[in-house]
Amino acid sequence: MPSSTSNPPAPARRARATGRVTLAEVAQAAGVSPITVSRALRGERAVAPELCERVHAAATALGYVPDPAARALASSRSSHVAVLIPKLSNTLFVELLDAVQTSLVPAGYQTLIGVTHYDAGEEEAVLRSFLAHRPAGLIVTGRDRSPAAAALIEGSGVPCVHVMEVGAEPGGHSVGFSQRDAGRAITRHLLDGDRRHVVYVAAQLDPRTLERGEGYADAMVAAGLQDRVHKLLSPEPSSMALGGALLERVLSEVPDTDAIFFCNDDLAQGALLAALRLGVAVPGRVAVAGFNDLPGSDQMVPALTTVATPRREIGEQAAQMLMKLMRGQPVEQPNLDLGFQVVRRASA
Amino acid sequence: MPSSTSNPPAPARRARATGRVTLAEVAQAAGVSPITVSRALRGERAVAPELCERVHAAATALGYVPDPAARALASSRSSHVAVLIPKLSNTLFVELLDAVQTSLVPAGYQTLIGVTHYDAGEEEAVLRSFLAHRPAGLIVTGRDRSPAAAALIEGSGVPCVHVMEVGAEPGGHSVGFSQRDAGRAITRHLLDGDRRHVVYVAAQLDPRTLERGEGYADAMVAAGLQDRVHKLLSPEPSSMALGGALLERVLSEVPDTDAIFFCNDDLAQGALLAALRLGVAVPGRVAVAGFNDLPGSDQMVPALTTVATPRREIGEQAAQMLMKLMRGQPVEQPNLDLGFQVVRRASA
DNA sequence: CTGAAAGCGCTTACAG
DNA sequence: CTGAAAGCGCTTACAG
Repeated sequence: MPSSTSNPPAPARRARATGRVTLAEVAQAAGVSPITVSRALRGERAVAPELCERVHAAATALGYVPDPAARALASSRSSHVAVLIPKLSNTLFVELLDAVQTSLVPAGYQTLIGVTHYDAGEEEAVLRSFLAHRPAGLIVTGRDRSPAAAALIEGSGVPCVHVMEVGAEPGGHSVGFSQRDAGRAITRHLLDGDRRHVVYVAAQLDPRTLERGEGYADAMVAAGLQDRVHKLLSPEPSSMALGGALLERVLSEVPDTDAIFFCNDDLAQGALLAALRLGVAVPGRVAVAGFNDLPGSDQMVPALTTVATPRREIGEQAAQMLMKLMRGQPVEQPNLDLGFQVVRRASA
Repeated sequence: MPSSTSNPPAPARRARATGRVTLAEVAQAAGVSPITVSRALRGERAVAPELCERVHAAATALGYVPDPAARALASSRSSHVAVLIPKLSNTLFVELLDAVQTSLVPAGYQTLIGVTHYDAGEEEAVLRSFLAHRPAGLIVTGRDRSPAAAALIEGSGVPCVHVMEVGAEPGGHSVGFSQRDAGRAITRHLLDGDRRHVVYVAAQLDPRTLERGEGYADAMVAAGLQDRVHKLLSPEPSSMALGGALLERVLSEVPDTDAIFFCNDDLAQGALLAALRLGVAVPGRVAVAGFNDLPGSDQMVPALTTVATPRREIGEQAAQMLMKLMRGQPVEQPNLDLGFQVVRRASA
């Protein structure tokens, strides 16, 4: 029974100590006040170098670890950064997440993952629950969301960076690349290879997929092929098996097709394997191009021509930008375009 | 200068309100004390049905959302569950994570992801930082870790479930399957197909990979082929490209090889594609088997024979078990073996 | 079954 | 540059 004063028969106090070393103990050991410890450890405001040293020494000696919950409660801001992605089954988003995490964790932030399943309602629910945790920052996929979700973000006042697309939304922050330009570029590559009957095949019709389709149409029109614009859009989730099925469908429904631009590499990989099974020569009979340059695309037979997208760099840069926002530092380039790269391999 | 008594001309109070609806406001609205609200909302201890209803009505009307930070501070237990996995680049772990998350989020828990990169030091560091967040629970991959890491878990008193392997460690909790039995089963399948020169090829030599190798050796010995036990172990990270390279190496170094058991489907998929490029007939010249049944294995040419592992069920069951532990409920089966399935396809 | 008091471990807002 | 006081929003531990 610890006593708060030094009177001998101290009354029994309600003990609720958690056993962890507290700021107060560090302060006592260093011979300063708790606030000074708080400031010295956070490196905030000027603290006399000498005191600063003493505090750090005491903290290290005692093995002090700040309590995130206490911090969050007192400052009304946690060390969490919530990251919203559509799906964990798409390698693209996992790599993005990995990059964000790798950048944020060493800086003392914890990543909270929210999976929205491409669903506006789920996104709202996830956002609502995350916002209750008073995150220090937010990273969300894309610019397109329900008004309610947008209002939640806006109203929370939590710094937010949008990833995967670029767009100069006033006051907004984003890191990505132009999906439309990328769709145009890979289509142009197919046209440059003297293909004329190019079909765009897409699944999981999110806004980015549709933008790539716009780019495809741009390129077709620019080549005078406006009459040949042909999009096969499937709302199903993307998969290799679906890619194979869609290849078959295109070849039977539009037999004169001589090139296909798949909106994602998993579809394209599936198409390549189906072509192998069916004896369809690629690129002889039909050229195939994908998007994203996912793992395995370089191993396909033939190797898949695709667009390499910088999701790791996007994750890193978004994390850097967000850290500046969270610290109240200025961001010189609020809409960062990281570009893309057409990767010419054997399939197209 | 705030007054602690009720003297009329109240001095301006230091405002630090965060704008959120608090428990106290709900209590006032419902005409009960804050503790009653707390109890009614958590469903803990008996609260008169009538009061309970009034509280819920008031909470809903005001749009009350409990503050996780305040909760964590007061109860010294957060709503976080930390999940430690080796790598995000392995689909296996992402699916595990997805399943855990899907089970835990609806119950009000937040998942914190820790990536250890198969490194004991990183695991310790991640554990240390997570434990500071006072997680309600822990899910870790495998049973094998540094004594320091094990001590951190043990000493924290945080409920912990080990996944992917099974083993009756006294007092421990686990959900998984026998990696060794699975390795034995797929090898036996190859032997049943009249293969005799079966080689085990592995990369990213974690404990589970090595156990599969033990199972392989078991089966070889049981078939009287102890002289033919041949393992090619590469410490490199697993990838499709590596699988192709290892296939070439095996065929040139051990030309009489008639079957290969790859420790993971990504290696096996890469090997299958390399075989296609090299003109090596599968299964004619060499049979190929993988492990895990990852996405795409069923699409390969030929389709990959492999072992389907129940990582989603493992994730779900681990989450269920952990929730029981976190609530102090009894767990009837502390070491859950979910088994595996040999999937016979065309490659072996 | 209900509540008044204290406290979790920090930081904010003032003051000097 | 440093600190005493108050408070963030909950829950624990007692008491009735």
